[in-house]
Amino acid sequence: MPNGGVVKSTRRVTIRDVARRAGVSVQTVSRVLNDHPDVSDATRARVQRAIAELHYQPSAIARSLITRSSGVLGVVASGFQFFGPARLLAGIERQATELGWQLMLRVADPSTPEEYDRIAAALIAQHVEGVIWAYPELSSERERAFRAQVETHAPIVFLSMEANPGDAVLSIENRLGARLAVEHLIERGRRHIGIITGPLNLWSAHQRKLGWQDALASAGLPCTELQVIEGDWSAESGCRGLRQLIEQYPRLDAVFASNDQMALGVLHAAHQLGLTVPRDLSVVGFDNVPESACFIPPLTTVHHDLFALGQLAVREMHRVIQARRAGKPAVVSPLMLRPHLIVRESS
Amino acid sequence: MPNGGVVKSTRRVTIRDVARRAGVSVQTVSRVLNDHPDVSDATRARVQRAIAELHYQPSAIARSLITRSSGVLGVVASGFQFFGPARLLAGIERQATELGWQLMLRVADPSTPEEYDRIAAALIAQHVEGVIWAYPELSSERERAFRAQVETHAPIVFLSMEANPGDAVLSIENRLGARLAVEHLIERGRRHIGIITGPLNLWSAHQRKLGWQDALASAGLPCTELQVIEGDWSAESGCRGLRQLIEQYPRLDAVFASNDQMALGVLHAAHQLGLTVPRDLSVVGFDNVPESACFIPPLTTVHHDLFALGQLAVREMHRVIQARRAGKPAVVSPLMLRPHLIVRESS
DNA sequence: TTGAAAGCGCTAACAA
DNA sequence: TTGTTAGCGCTTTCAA
Repeated sequence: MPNGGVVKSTRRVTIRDVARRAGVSVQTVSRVLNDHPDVSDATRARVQRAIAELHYQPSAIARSLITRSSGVLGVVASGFQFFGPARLLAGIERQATELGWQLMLRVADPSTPEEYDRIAAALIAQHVEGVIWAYPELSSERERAFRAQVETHAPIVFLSMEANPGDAVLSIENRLGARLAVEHLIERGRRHIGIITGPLNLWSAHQRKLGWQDALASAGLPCTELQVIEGDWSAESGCRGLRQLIEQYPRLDAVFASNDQMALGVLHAAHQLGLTVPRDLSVVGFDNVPESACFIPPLTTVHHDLFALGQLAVREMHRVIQARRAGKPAVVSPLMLRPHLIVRESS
Repeated sequence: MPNGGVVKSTRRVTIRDVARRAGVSVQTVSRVLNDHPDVSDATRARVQRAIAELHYQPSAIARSLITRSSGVLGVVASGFQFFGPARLLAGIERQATELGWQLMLRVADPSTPEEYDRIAAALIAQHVEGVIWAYPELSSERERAFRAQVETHAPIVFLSMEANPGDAVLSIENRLGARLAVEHLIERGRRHIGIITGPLNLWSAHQRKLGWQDALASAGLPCTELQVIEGDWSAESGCRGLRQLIEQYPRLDAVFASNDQMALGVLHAAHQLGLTVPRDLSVVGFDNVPESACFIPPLTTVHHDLFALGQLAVREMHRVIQARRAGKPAVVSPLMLRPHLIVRESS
């Protein structure tokens, strides 16, 4: 008989049950569980048999209460319908699992102000030993309050955020990446280069805009707000963005879209407007999502490795926590990963 | 002085510290924390002040040890670089947060066989009260072992999986969705309709192939293995897929791609081969990723709401757990969400 | 090599 | 309305 979801309320098998069954003390079972050397082979075997027979599973919760280490990291992420955040989270998860950490996941919702407090409280309540903050908002009053609340309990690593000197931030050189993209357009002879940015309250979006300015400024090319449209990362906003851009800046001959989705929208709008890419308009994106090689035409874009960044964050966290356990103070080393340009046919 | 990541090892503030400061018993503090009525307003105020002054944060861990309810759900997800899994996880997270559940996240890695055991053990160790299995593999021996191991501790909800009668499965009617897509192509006068499937060891991919067969069979149209290419969900595999399909089945006049990424690859390959979509070749996708409206041409595709499915899963889990706490047996009700067709210009 | 006692931080059950 | 006692499942002393 199938019984999907039928609930049984059996009492949890505890270390005492195992001890009783194996005819030893609770302490001896604990020694076996934790691979302590001072157990005779015979006893160890008996205990292990009892564990198997009873399907005993130790309680991480009870253990963490006494050892004061939960083996859990908190992760505060942002909407992972986008490629970047999803890759970041994947990298975090992979490395965490490899190092034996469990992950407590929260998604930050910028719409509610008290959310920060609630997240902090929840993570502290769960005794997380470290927090990975993967929500790329510009640092704000609220975020500082979050830090203050959490940092007395557990170290924090910030990913892809605005870094104040000394902050524990791991990130991508967004500004450099954008500059590479725009310099490439300039090399190809483009002079009137617009940008469709991400939401400018996000640090990464802001940085990419600065990179665009850097490149134009050092080439002595026009760089006005007429060349700027703020998008929301979506393809649809890229589509709208190009139309507006052409309207307010008709000489446009190239666009830097701050992510690949918006670049897709630009390609689409260009096609609708009868513009041939790259002849009439060059387009460069950012992210190098796997699909961008199959855009029409294949997209020139900036590659960066957020999976690696996520892994790195966990490794840093791990190192800091290990040091703390050994009683040594430790600091997360800030780090910026360098992106690079992938040239395809859209430029 | 910035001190990003500097570690302090202050002892945790406990309920006893609060009690001492407020001049009451530990029990009274507990009552305040849990909103019990039998506390005088004066006492309550004193306790709350002490809590605020000491920045006390209750320990969910200690609490769950005694109450036998952790407030944590386990989630086993698959690679969320794809739109579907990401939306699913987002829906799960949103609803979990709304109902006050914490989420323990694991990503299943099909490459290692013992992985199932390890995941089960880890979740049980963390006292999860329910498990949401969002990894859409065909049900297997291993998965049954996972069930057996977990289900004595906590109910499981399966998402987007093969359902045996009575299983606690919530899903999308993949087969129906695919049939809708292919019937649409037939209505448009297409007779030689190929398919690019997802990895056929995944239930959802298999179902979509069956839906394709259903439509062709009831229309009396050719339906052979020559019309089938197995892809891997990636755009690149869609691109390769179309080339192979045309080679082994030259009369091809339409393609059903089992997700939108692969459909993008098909559009790309068609463009390279000088085929005009939809004149020479009609294309339909599956998923309705936001970008598909900006493909060239905009993609006809099957819409389904995995975000809603994720929310639903948590609500079902919640209901079952609540019932269990009340001592009543409860079962997750199986459910299939109906997808629908979005007609755009690629067909 | 093994076991007994204490206690991590909290709440349930009872008593006052 | 408040406090006392016991104990959730485990590991860390310490003693045998």
